[in-house]
Amino acid sequence: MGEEVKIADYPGGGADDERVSEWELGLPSPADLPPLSQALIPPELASAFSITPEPYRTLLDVNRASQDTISAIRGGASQAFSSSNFQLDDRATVFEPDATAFADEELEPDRDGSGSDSRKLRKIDSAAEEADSAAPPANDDPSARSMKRPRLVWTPQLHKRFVDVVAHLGIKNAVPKTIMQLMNVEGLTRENVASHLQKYRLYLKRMQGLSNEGPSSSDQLFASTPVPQSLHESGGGGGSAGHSHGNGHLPVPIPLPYPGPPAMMPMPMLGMPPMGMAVGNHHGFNPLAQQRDWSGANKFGSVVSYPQSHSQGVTPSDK
DNA sequence: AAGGTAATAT
DNA sequence: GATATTACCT
Repeated sequence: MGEEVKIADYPGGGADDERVSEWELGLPSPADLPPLSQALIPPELASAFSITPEPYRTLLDVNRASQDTISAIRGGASQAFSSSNFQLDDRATVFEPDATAFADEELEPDRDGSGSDSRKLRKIDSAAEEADSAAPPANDDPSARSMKRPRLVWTPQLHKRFVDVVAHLGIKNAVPKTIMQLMNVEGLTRENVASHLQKYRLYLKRMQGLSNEGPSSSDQLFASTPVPQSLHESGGGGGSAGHSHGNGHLPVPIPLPYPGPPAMMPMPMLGMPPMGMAVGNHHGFNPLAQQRDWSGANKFGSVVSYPQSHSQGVTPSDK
């Protein structure tokens, strides 16, 4: 029963080495900030406008949001995307949730003390996150409700993130829910992760059997991700605590830091001619916008045309 | 409710 | 046929 959510230190939280003092110049001091648990809108006002009070943000939420913000700041560069997917069947529209980072991203908490001298462009990520705890009683957005969500496409980036999280969690704690939370990919459901996890496990099993053979010709996705060797076991969340690995892996919680040293990883996709699937989805950093729609109109060229009104003001004001 | 696995759908 | 979703059971 000792399930306890621990918060690992993240840049700006516990360790000051990553702190950039310049950024804090114009910012209000912590004392000036209202408590997180304090509602910004008075109850009366909220009820008057039928605004459903958002559940309290936990420290974990803040943590995740911070990470996103940081990652967003570090690379404010955007990228050009070409979307070319259109599978307007009955219920299948390819799309992609947002995964942070684009090219390189290696979770290596412990590394040689080499100064990070080069920076790579990173993608922008959003910060707002849903923190639903209780089921919506009777008041829910009638617009984006009960719609079949499009088929999730596990891009290499997404998968990478998945693998990283799983690796850092340890095979024991790598359960769908936790993975989902740590991945911090908006729109990603537990089911999505569970499904992928299922496949991933099968893949690992298959690989162990043939420890001498390279990745099968199939499994393009899995093959692209070097299976971390940290997939063994690691107690922690369950009960016993306190094993320090001399390794560079974090014991229990996963901060998913963004590394400085760019690790160029070769991505041999030989024998794969122009694959016309350039996926990439991003929306500008807009903390105010409530995203939760991603159901009807996509940000892609392909849109699931619904005869109904596509309300919900999620402005995909991409730029 | 959440995890795991098998079946089913695309 | 691969890959993701859904159903089912635990």
